[in-house]
Amino acid sequence: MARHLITSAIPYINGIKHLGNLVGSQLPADLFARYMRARGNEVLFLCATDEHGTPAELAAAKAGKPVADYCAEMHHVQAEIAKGFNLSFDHFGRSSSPQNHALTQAFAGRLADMGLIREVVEEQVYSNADGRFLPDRYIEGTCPNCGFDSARGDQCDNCTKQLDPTDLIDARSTISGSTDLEVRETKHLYLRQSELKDDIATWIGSKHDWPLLTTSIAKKWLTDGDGLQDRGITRDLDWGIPVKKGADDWPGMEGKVFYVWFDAPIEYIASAQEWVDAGKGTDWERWWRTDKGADDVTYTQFMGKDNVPFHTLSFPATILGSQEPWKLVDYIKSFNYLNYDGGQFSTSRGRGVFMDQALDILPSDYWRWWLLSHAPESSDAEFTWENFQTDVNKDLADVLGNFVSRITKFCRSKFSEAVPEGPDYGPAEDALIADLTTKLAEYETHMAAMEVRKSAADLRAIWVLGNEYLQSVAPWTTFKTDPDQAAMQVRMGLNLCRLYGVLSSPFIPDASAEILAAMGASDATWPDDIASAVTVLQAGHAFTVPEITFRKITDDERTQWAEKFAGTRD
RNA sequence: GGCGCGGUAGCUCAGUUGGUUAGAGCGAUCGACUCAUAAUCGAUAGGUCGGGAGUUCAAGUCUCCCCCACGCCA
Repeated sequence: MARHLITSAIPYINGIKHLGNLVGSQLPADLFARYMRARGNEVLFLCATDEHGTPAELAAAKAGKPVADYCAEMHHVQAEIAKGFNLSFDHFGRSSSPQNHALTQAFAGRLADMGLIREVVEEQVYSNADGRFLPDRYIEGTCPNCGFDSARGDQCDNCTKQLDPTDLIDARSTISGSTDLEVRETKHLYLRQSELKDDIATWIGSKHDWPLLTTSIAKKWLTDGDGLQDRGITRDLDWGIPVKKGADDWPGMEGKVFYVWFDAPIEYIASAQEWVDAGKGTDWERWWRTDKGADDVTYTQFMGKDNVPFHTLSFPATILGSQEPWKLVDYIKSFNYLNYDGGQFSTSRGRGVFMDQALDILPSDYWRWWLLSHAPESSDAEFTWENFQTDVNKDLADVLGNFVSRITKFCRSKFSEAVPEGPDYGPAEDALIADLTTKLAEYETHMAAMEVRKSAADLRAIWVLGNEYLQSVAPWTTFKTDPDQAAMQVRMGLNLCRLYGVLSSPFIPDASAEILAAMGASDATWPDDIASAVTVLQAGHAFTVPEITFRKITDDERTQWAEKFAGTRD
């Protein structure tokens, strides 16, 4: 039994995430966590909401609520939706937690002690009307280069020229529209990532088995231009973790907070502390401190490609720079983007399906299956309603659902709602067992390697073997001449249902539970060998014919949904 | 503009260190079966592997150039 620490990239607090976000981190992380638990490993699966920063403040203001209240509400909303998708977090924390405050301040203090923090006085734009410093992207004005009137403070979207906010003509705040802006000097702390460049490069260079997507992004940042740059870790904001050096005040940094990119990944650790403080665990250090039992932990992170730099460079810089025995990530599984019907999902334009909407129209297993079996592993992937409909109907309703339906109903009509007797398994059954054994081994190999799409294809192939078997032995024909033989064939079919309930649970936990319940199966442990796994349900064991496990998506629904989610959500 | 990931059957995608007739699922066509959610099973058709040049006995797989899509950065 091994120990696996698993984290999913933490979703930002301001709103409900879309299916592309879901399949990029939380869902595959859940698949892996469920599989590892099923195989008897000890698993700690953590996630959280990322709550600090300007977007959260603005979203709260728009909602007319104090930012702390807004975040608390949105955290609750996201937690409930996560439950709706059966995301099996051991804890779903908050980056605004007291634990993360203390831990982030402790890391900053430690990094300062190690000489890895430097103070920088820089000029930033202050908006008198808004009463705040404005991040570059919240400043707009006329481009001095091309005259475009909506150039942003960091770049002109029209001519792509890189800009400084002070370059803009008639600069204004995009928050209030005010032009009453001024440049003020402000002091910030920078993490000297450049000092850690070689350490990080060596570490990344040792990871030969990581996805190409992960290492190529990391190496690009390490080698591009002058290499890894120092990065500001503080901001002039109200909402965030106050800048402190451990428990002590940080002279000259009063009223400032840590920059969200610095405190967010530290929440991975803090979430484990929250897990303990919530009474759900007893010892977080044996997961995170290599000097306190975490040296045998395998740590795997899941994330979309946009998050790779933070996990391959920034967070490791924090960990390595501390020179404290924190657990470093062992494997980073990164994903490309899921596109929606020929374009991008768009949060601002409401284009595509968002997590709450998805659950409103179909049970989570439909989404889990489709998204995981089309996970954007090697390149960007494409969601279309046509594909979703045909794939879900074929895989879930026809191949799996109908298998359970046909065998249970046949048994009920020819025998009873109990496993029939019959002779021992014969050559056809031995052949089936051999095929299942081969396929299961492939499934397990791909699951352990986090090859999500291939795992889904393997699982589907295992379902198909059941239909092939029934088709070839044809118990409905056998029954006419040799009811006893038919009974044995049905017994095998019913045992396959139970087996499928067990093997499918990482992908489709609800349907798996329904199947297992219908089969009256108390044993849901992962099979050591197929031969014994298909004898678990013995003659006389009662079962019930389940309701339709997966209904089909109709053409009407498909066209209706395609229209509904085409854009502009209110 | 620089860089990155891609461009393989109608669709969604696999193709290990270059090596016999390029694979899967869906869709299509034909057939079998009738227990089942008009489900299932089998068979067949369908690709000059984005374009061009090169290296090699041999290239989807390596090198160079170009085109297209997407993304990141400046």
